[in-house]
Amino acid sequence: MTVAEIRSWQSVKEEVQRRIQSRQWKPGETIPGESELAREFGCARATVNRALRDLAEAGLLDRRRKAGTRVALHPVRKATLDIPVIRREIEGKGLAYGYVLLSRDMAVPAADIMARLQTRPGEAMLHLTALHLADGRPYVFENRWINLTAAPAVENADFAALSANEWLVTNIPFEGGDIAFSAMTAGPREADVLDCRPGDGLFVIDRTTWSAGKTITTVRLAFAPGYRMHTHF
Amino acid sequence: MTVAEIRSWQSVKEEVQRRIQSRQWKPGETIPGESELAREFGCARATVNRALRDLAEAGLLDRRRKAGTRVALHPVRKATLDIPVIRREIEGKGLAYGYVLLSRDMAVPAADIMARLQTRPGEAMLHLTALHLADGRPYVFENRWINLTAAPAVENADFAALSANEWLVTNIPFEGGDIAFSAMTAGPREADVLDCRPGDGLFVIDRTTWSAGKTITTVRLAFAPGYRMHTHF
DNA sequence: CAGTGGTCTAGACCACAAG
DNA sequence: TTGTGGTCTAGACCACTGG
Repeated sequence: MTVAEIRSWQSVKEEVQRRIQSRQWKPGETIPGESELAREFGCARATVNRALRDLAEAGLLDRRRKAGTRVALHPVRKATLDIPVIRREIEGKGLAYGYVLLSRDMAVPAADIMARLQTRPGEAMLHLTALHLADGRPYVFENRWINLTAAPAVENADFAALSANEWLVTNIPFEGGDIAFSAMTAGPREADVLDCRPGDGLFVIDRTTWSAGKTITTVRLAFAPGYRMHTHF
Repeated sequence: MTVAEIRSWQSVKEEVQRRIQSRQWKPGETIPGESELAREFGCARATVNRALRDLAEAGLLDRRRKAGTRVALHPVRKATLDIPVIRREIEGKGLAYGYVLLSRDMAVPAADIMARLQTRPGEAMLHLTALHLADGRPYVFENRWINLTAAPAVENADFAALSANEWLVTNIPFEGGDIAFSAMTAGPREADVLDCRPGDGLFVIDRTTWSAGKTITTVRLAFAPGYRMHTHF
């Protein structure tokens, strides 16, 4: 006897997943073509396509024209991370959000920052440091450089009340960016600001965003000890 | 005059993105319905649907039946991370992979580990520690617990040559898992194994995988200083 | 209850790459 | 060259949810 009714693309997806897990279709093996599966499941090829495309995006299948669809040999799992505005991340946890602007000045950034911002050597940029608080306790230390050439309106923004994070998101449209996750050792500065001890390991996010070919801002977020970024696959 | 030719779902996606970026459609605003856009672009509604669905997944749009499609107020950017097998990650960087099994024993895990593995109190689990090397230098320290109830075959596996990471991926089908990223401060043990100094900040990945309702394994990966996990959006 | 997105279909053509 | 996935269409019905 055959399986019950497989009509929706989600049920096709589940059935295919089941066959992969049960090793009915083994890693590296080519599975039947879309048309054949459509016939077997009694649905349209587009439905099968939608399901298989989904599994390919998840890393479970490798698909190539003419070559067909294979079960991934090394299932490179894809995990999607949500990168919300910090205020919303904190409020989403049910905590009270707080924000303090620590410094604001124009300065010529260090070489590595200049490289990330792709600016001319010696060009001064807007430099901000700030602290985000959750229930009054230090949550993350923000160290940001903003390219005024790409976002001139920033000069008139008042970052005392609204964080640059939020101001930029709502005022400067951006296309894309890079993110890197790493760790650093807290120095005196971070220890002081984040109310931890020098030498503590801190979780760090470096993010650079751009639009229309211009780099807008680059920021380093150093989180207080205990911070965890969580997701699943 | 109107835009050139918009036929593919990708060009629809680009055009919609353009209108969002140019603030022609502002954050929070409801954009025209699928049918109307299909008419405007001269394509089928399914094509528009594919484009808008893609943008909604990326976090740029909020879509709800009956309510319509709105430009996201707070664009929660989604970044997808690739989680490859460590050997492949290292080899992918063009470095020589090395692996050393440091310890293997049966033990009763600490309370937090037991909670993650969802096992009975006092039940012994397989405990492994290992070091992965890149070009002969310490790359990541692996501290793993395996639930023998969920994967009895593990007992006969020889982890001296093949890492548990790889053995499990190829031998135990798993459905999903949780991942958490954080930082820790290197203690004497980590400093010794990773050839760094105690007090160094280390990037940490905690991962727990399960299948068929059973938790299979939980692992903590502590990376040597300097490690960065990179992605983009 | 009515409008919008979500999905499915049957068929067609296209684009890429393996043999 | 030719088979396989990638995409588009026109139309239909469904499902959720706002008013």
